[in-house]
Amino acid sequence: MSKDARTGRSLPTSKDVAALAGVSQSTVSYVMSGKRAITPETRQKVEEAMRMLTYQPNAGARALRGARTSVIALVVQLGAGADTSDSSPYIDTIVEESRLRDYDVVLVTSDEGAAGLERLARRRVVDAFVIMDVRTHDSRIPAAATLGLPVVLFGRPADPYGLDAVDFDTRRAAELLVDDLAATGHRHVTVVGVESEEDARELRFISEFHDGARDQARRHGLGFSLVHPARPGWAGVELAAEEILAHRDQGLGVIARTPRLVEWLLQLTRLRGLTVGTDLSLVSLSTNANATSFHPAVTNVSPQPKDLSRLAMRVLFERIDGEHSSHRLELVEPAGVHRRESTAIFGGDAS
Amino acid sequence: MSKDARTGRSLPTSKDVAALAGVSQSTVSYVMSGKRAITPETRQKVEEAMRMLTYQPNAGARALRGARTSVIALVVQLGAGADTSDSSPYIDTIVEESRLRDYDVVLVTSDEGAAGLERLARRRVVDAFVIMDVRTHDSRIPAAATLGLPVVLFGRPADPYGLDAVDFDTRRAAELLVDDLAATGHRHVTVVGVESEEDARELRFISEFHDGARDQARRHGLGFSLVHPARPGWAGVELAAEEILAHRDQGLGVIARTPRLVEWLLQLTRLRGLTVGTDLSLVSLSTNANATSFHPAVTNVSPQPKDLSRLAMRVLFERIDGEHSSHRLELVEPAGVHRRESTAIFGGDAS
DNA sequence: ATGAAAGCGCTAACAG
DNA sequence: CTGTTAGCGCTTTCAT
Repeated sequence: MSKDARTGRSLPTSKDVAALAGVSQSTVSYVMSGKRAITPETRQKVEEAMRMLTYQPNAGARALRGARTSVIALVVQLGAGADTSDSSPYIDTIVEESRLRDYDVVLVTSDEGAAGLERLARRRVVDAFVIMDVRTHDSRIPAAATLGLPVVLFGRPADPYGLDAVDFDTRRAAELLVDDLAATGHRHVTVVGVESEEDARELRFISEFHDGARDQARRHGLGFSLVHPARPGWAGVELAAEEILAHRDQGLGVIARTPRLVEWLLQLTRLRGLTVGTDLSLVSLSTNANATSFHPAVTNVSPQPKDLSRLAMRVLFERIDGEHSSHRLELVEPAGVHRRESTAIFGGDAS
Repeated sequence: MSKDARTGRSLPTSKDVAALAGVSQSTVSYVMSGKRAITPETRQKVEEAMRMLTYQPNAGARALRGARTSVIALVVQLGAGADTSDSSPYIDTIVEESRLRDYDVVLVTSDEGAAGLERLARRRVVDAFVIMDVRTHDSRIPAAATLGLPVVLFGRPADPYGLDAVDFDTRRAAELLVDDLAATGHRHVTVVGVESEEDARELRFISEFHDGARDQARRHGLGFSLVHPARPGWAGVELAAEEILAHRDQGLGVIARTPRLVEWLLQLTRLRGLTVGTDLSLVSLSTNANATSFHPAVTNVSPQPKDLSRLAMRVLFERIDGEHSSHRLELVEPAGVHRRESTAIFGGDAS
């Protein structure tokens, strides 16, 4: 057995298993991989030996010899600059789905940039990449495309360089929210945008959300405003208060794209003495859990983080398993609007 | 050069570098490790060759041959069940500090449990473990202790089994918050606890926070209540409203341990027509960024996620580098109270 | 100051 | 159906 470098303790190898089971090392390997027929008896003996020794195959040796490392890289923006929506349900699901296929996940923070991707690929640390927070013009995309490894993008770059991408259909989500406001008799829709002009351009799920709302409001013949706060956080919402609430006497529905924004808008309306769900409506793109944690509970379309991550991993593992095809873009469609207390009924049919 | 399994493209090896530089493979290795003297000229040639080929050493081969994998495991609770405070600044810093030492980080979700740790250790995927969300009685601790690898815990188990641990001194944080309430003339302190009786017992940073506040209130001769909501989320706060606001006419200071709770308490006071910062105070354990995103800005002690993570990694890498010592417990001390608009002055000295 | 060679633990031909 | 063998790419003696 090999000596553990630090502790002097030793970990069993497949050779040890073979010796204990009275078979050759290759038989042990084939028992694990299932790549050739093994008589039940030998299989039994080998599996018993493995259990006795609590054997686990050395990952480095496998990676060196075999074709895969069984590790994928997850590139994500954790610190500052991340869009407000919480990335942990996405990450959680990505890890979960990876483990189902016996893959581990290494975490790469976005600020390592393209160099980080190259390092991981060239050192053969990973077999594939999941890149989150993809921007319309993102220098990591061309870099990732030259690595020759499977990649899946969360988001839609202007040029995907042939890489697979998944995204949530925020345009459709916005349409559904506007439809529901129209159905409940609202006459004006106001979307609260983002303080960063750059984000609004560079993050497709943001621009599509805005465009979807605008177009759908037009189709329904509703008034429409898109208000971009001039500053981040609560301060920006406060400064933009007049604009946001401008049409409050005309059957106003305010659309918030993130849970943070919902909080601030609830705060704002309370300060102004307005009652959400009566005087005006507040609807949002947020998970059901988030939507119901507010007071009042806020009408929402869920971005379905779990579904999106599952889809991404399905696409990625199909590539890893060698399925050949050209660039795919798969969108998760919203499941529907959950109408809650925050929606006022302005005399329209309340279907 | 070895052929890339998927693409047929090949990655350069140290042998290729050696050939191009006109030296032996071992010289290339020694140039990288610096473990023996090399003449400037050979070093130049080798480094030039590496650059030409954009050579990067194969991680699997290194791990197989050498003593370390250069990967650490980060065990964290991402999905449900996580305490409300956002773990991303911690994770971000852990990754950052690891990269500084040329280590990568694999993510393990807590629900893989002790088995996940064993797998990673026995397969030699990782050299060490960072375990977050450690509970007082946590089955992963004894399991981790038998792995024979360096481990650092975020949190304080009843029995650390000799493993190193770090934590933020929430007791001291609570004391500072109470001190500041006392200094501003408050007569009663109410801490809003957690809905889960189990969390209050099993998470030391919660129980210590509560105990610290209670003890310090006693020392200052202030009234004290610890209110445990009966339900999670806003609903729990709403149900406990009367208890929380019971002493509102006696110079009440409410202490919230998390940003979520701050939101809900601001919501509650607004609904009751109370003005935070005038009628009563609201103070919190939350980052400065969070504290100032509220309206009004909320007095806070920061849990210093970055400092705690840095400390943890310093402790861990000292172990990895073979430093020998017995169990260490290192606490990050709060930097002080940031008094903000949410603190009312009740005639005491407003130092 | 440098090279030659052995071998880490595994998988996949190639034999039987 | 199973065993023997040759490396994967690197680090590290052991020589010089």
